[in-house]
Amino acid sequence: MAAKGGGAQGKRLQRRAGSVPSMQQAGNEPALSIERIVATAVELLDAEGVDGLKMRRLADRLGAGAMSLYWHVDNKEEVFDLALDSVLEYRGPPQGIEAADWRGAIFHMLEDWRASMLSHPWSASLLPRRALGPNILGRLELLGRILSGAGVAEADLNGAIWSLWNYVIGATITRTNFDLSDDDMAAAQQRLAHLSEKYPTIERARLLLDNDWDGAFRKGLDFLLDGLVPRQ
Amino acid sequence: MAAKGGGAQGKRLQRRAGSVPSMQQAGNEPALSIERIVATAVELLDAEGVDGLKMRRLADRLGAGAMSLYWHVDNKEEVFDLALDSVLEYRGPPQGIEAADWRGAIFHMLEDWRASMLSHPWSASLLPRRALGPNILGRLELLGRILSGAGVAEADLNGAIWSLWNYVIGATITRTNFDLSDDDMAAAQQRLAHLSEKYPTIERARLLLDNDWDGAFRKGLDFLLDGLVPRQ
DNA sequence: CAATCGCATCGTACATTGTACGAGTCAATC
DNA sequence: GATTGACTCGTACAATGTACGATGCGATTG
Repeated sequence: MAAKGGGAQGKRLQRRAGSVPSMQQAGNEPALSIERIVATAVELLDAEGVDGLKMRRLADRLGAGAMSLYWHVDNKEEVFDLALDSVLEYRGPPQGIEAADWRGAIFHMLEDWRASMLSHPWSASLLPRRALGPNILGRLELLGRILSGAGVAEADLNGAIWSLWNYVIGATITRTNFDLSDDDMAAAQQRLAHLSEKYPTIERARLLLDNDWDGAFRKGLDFLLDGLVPRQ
Repeated sequence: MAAKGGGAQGKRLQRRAGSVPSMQQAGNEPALSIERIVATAVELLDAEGVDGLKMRRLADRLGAGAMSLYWHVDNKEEVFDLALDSVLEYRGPPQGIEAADWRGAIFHMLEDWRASMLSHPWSASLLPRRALGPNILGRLELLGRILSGAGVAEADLNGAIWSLWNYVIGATITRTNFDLSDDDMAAAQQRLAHLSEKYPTIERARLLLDNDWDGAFRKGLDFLLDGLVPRQ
């Protein structure tokens, strides 16, 4: 259900090299293209959230008719897939990091990953139902390469990759889930207070309110790495 | 957006103590109730997945009219919330575990959690957008209590709770995401093979295919716990 | 130049689905 | 018997994804 066919759909072959890239509306909108569609979808998702993405609205923003999108895209699902993956592109570590610093490299990539998703909160809620796009795969590949280079045995590699991935995914989803609505959160903690007898510990710890998410993320990541790739 | 009002909606007060619990259709369906609605919703979700839950279909299964549900429930969202939380009830550790064995207690609870979600795969994809129900809160409370008892400092408690929660959530979501469709997975790895030059590491590791999910889960959890609550 | 073709756009129409509204039923209470 | 309140449900509507077919336009071919 999650994975797409991925084969050739018969239409939408890459634009032939020689063809003219002109073709504009009488107005002045640039021509439709998957890139433009995806970019606009991301904008819309940022602005209106997952439920705000409607094909008609997306088309409006593009200055196109609703059905025009379907020449470039099979269905709405694919728009989600593409938007998600597009937001997860990784541009690599900054120059400051030396090649030998595998721990720094992993940290940077995973924190960047988390940051990317946090700045597009809808991405977290999409993740569970989406397939692996090239950017996600690229990150996994990079992760595997670094870990492998850091001395993780071949047999432990998959487990290590998934553990890290899991941790990042979970942390991000939780965070977006609880960050989106400060007032809602307060309301929830309010309800908790009302049930103090049932949840004294998390009530006392103000679990839903006081949280150094970033610090907790880094700390847990540290512990995981220590386990997966013992410091020499 | 995620949290519900939770106040009194004016209708749906708990059934008065003295009232008669009869009220059956001319047929023989037992009367509607939130419990029955939620239970049936879970059945439907198990059978048809997230997209398979339609109010009409749910009503059909209950032998009721579609609109009858709306007396017990505000909207479809609430059905999701209730179904999710209902699936996450925790019945506590088996008798075998002694009170002193905090590590065993945590392991049991978290593995049970993961198992519950895996046996209702839709729950993982719902989690990101749902509020905290009593059962989820109960688990968080228990987690906090155990960790606290195990010697985690008050200041580190929230971080520890969230790290564990994150890990479980992430592991579960990933797992359901990749488990649902063996053939899809094979297809994905196939596509990968085609792109061997781009993803040699994960291709070689057969990241998408060969995986001891359960083992990897336990291992990562071990490492996390070692960090969060050092073995004495 | 005319005919043809493939890419690309879009208007119309329809099926599906959540749910607002208000009428209807039945038992308990006054 | 009248009233009330808990509960059920049929009808209707708005929103939305998308199937289908018409249309335009540039390039190619005759």
